[in-house]
Amino acid sequence: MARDGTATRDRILDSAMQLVMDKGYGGMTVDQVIAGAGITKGAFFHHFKTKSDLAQALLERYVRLDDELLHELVARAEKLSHDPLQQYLIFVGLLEEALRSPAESPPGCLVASYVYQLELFPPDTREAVINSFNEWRRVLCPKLDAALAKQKTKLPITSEQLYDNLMSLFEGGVIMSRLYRQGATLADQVAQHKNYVELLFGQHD
Amino acid sequence: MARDGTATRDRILDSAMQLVMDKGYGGMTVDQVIAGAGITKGAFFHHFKTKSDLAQALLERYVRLDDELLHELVARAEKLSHDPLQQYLIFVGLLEEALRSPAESPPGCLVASYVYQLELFPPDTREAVINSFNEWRRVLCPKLDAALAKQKTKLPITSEQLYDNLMSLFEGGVIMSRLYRQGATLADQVAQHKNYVELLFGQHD
DNA sequence: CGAGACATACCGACTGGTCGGTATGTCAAT
DNA sequence: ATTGACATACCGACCAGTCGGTATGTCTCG
Repeated sequence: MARDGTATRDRILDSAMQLVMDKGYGGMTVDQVIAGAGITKGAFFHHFKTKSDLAQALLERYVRLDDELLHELVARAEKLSHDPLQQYLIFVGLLEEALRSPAESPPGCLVASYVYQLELFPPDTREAVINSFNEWRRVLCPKLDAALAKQKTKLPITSEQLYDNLMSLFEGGVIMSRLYRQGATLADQVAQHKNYVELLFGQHD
Repeated sequence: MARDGTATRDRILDSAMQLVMDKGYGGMTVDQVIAGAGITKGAFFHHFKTKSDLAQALLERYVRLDDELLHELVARAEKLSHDPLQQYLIFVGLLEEALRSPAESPPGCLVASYVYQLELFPPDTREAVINSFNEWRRVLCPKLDAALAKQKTKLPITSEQLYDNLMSLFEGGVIMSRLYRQGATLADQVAQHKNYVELLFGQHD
């Protein structure tokens, strides 16, 4: 191997990430990407065969970091309690904490952005996005199922609906946070999901 | 006036609406719009000065229909009860009902789509989007404030946070519904917001 | 050790096609 | 006859992607 190109590749991905968040994939040009990364067209097409190849790489990196965060928070929650409901509530609390910290990346979910432009991508992109959601589902629903089996809730509910509730609040919270430019809104909504689950399980009577 | 062009104008808007939902504004070309509307370039630029003029008209129409739905549902809810909390809960129930009906348009919120491409639009587009959200806030928060003044909730909460909860669940629910292609997810999440408010106000003890 | 063969990283001018937008004309209804 | 509602032909800018070439590193073998 010759010179190490990973730094350049990362800078391309960073530049593209910001542009996709601000303009969408269809509204972003590769000239803008290379300008943001401070490189040239030759370098870009050395690292990515096509623009849509970049889109796929961007999604892969995003999903990978997302999964890492998920598993890290779950592992921490599992160490803090053995009860599945408490593990779930602690996990949501840790997620809220992570979103509240100012160091966290500016609000914006690549997956949500792609969902509103799915026709620009090949069909397997949709599947990759679904798989990304399903990973969270695979990890979290068993906790909720265990809690539901152990205790009756105040209202009839399924683990899938509660999972969808968390995901909806997250994605919707991102939109609100982006629009109003205050990240606290997102963290507040994740906190309210915790409230909701606690109330359902009668933790505040 | 010569021939009536409003039908053509509406067909352009309809075609553009579908394209924006599938590809985003930046990923949509006016050639695609005119192909979908079955007209020519001359007709398009007769009705809209520029592509971004179309974007603005699209947003205006969307917000207008959105506001009409809001006020219709609120008026119906106000006729069904005099208690502010009940009015709010009935309103959310009517909204759920409207979203559950199959006649309702396929899931997709133009406002959310714009939020993920704000840099493609002039700054006043963001303000128009914010105003759209604030109209719902202006109508719904007083109901919640009246309810909060009358009765203590099980957990501390503000009307703004509850309003954000409804909006987040709506926008996030749209994303989930779009991705999984089942509209029930969206209606389910609106229903869960109702659950949450009811639990907060101790309606299930 | 050193030279040269080779692979990867990167550059920037160039290309074919598509983009948003315009110029000009025709037709229908008043 | 005039005006608004379209259609057709066309333009320059910009788009994604290509290509010939250079710079810089590693590996091999004498």
